[in-house]
Amino acid sequence: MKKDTFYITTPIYYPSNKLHLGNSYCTVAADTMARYKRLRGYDVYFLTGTDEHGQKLERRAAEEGMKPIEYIDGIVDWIKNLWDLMDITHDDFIRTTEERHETVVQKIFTQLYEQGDIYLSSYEGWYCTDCESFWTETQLVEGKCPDCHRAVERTSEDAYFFKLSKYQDWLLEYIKENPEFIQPESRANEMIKNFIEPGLEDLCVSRTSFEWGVKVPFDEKHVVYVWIDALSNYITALGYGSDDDSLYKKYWPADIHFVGKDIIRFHTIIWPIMLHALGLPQPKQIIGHGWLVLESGKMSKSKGNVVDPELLVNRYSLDAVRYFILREMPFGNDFIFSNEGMLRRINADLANDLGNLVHRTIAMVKKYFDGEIPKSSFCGEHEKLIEGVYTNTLNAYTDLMDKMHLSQALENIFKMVSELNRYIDLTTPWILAKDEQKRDELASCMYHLCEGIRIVSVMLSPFMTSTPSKIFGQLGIGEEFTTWASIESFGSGIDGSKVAPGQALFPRLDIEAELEELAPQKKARPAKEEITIDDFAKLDLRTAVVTECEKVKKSDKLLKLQLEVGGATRQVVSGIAKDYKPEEMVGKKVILVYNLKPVKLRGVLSEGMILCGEDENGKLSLATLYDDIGEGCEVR
RNA sequence: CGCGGGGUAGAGCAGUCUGGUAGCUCGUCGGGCUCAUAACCCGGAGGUCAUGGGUUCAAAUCCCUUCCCCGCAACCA
Repeated sequence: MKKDTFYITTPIYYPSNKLHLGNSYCTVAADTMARYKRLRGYDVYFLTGTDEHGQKLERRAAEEGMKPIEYIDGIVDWIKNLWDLMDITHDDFIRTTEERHETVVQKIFTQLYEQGDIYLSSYEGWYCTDCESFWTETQLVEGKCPDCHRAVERTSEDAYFFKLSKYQDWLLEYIKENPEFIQPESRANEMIKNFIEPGLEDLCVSRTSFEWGVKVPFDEKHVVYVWIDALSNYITALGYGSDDDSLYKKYWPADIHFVGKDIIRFHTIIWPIMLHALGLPQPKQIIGHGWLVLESGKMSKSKGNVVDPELLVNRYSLDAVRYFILREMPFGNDFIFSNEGMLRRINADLANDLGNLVHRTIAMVKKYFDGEIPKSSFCGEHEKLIEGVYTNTLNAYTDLMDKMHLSQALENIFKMVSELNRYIDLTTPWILAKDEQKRDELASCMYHLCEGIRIVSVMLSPFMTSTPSKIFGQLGIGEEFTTWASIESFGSGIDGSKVAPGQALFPRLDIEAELEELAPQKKARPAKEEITIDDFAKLDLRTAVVTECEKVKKSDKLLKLQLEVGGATRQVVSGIAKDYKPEEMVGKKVILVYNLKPVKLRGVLSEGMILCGEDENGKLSLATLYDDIGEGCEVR
């Protein structure tokens, strides 16, 4: 019998930096879904990979004095190791620099061009000859170069465009007719309201300003610009357009593209239109997940507030980390990560509820039945209750997993764990054990506990990669009791199995102590390039006092300051409005960079810069001198 | 008036579409139990559901006002 297929993808990550826990979430969630579908008997194909082109990588590599591919190879190896560490079971890892991808991207591009969906036009903009840079209309300040404030000229760069506009009516209708297509639903509304209904603009799909990319085959000056290149990975990885497209035929259309909310726009507008233009079927569903953010804001390398997944996995075990992020991330929304939240969750759910349940059950089977799971036909009200809980949990689990509501599925599993713990208190086996008459009741209790734990473990197996098998080992049951079929009814017949008490599955953590261990994660930032005293001497720093201060209009960060600098006055625009009010600035003694090239910010002239310290959360503190020595003094 | 998300117990959230006793987890307090990883079980305290107004027999939920937070955009010399 031919199995149903299930094709799921993650985004392809941009290897300009190492990945953080937020990226890991996305891949772990997709992995969980892939494991679940395999458990359910599907023929699963799970794809992940890296998006390796573009100017940013070209530049980064150059900064490191490397060829792009050398630089990228290093990061990609690191990413692959991370996925190994996280036990990711992808079937393929596509890199957009691979030939199998590049040649097909060229074919796709050519086809779209030949059928008239891609056309050559020009990318209009403003060019500043002094700065040698392009600016868009909105970047200009009072119609002039935002950098040097000189006049700019209208110029254009040749570029190919993809006719999104031609297909917008089709797309709008398609999205409306397929409410499952974009999940969560709110995202579909957002896309329609913000982008499709106002009208799609044709998309610039080539660049001539850099080289690191797939060459446009019929016009080698051009490089394919991000979207046609990156999005295609979902089909090029399956061999679409190649000599062997058997995987494509088998698995396309994808069942789920699992992506972050930041790129859902591209996956629900550009990608469907591309496929439609190519005459290919649409993916069944695109799910946009939220971000894992920190109290201090979005996780980002530049803020230095990333959470390192390796550190957490090594310290608390992979299953604990997988469980935590999958349990806490709500479907489609952001989730605020904190170390304390994680530690509490691990203790409460994994150590106390699940780990301890397994431990106490195994211990009782050992003690009361010499380690052999007993058989019993006794079925009292508590047993009926447990069997009812089982039925409800399995139904809820199946329903939620099919919708990829992973967090809620886990919630239901752990409700069942709780019920099993409660069942022990209701039946009080330690009292039953004292009464030889109640032997059968005690046996039934042990059996229901072991069977319940077994079922919980099978349901957990997509989420956790080693704990379920540890539990199966402790229960001493064979593989036939770890399948989906084996949990489709309660009472699989695991009696007679010999339990094997083992280590605590999740040792209880000392939260206070762990928080202290995790806290000094803060690393000293690497030093910038060394300078000489002569370099430093180029700076002209002077003391100054603020005489007037007001907010810059239509800006929420900028203040306009008038400074008295000992005989001279200066106007400075500074991005400190979040931390300092205009009125409190007047009279403040500050340190001014006196010889900084003037610029206009938000159209207001700024002739210098005042010094501030900034903490990791972006909070600013003005630099000032310890004693008052008047204005205009040199600072060094 | 740039776009969007959000303000519900000490913390984190569900409930809002489809009005009808305000719920979950953690923490906290009290009790129980002893099979167990100071764990497990039961119970209590704690919320004018941001604000003001409107619709309704009835509003956390529907409509409007205001305030605040967080992303994006603009921007931080």
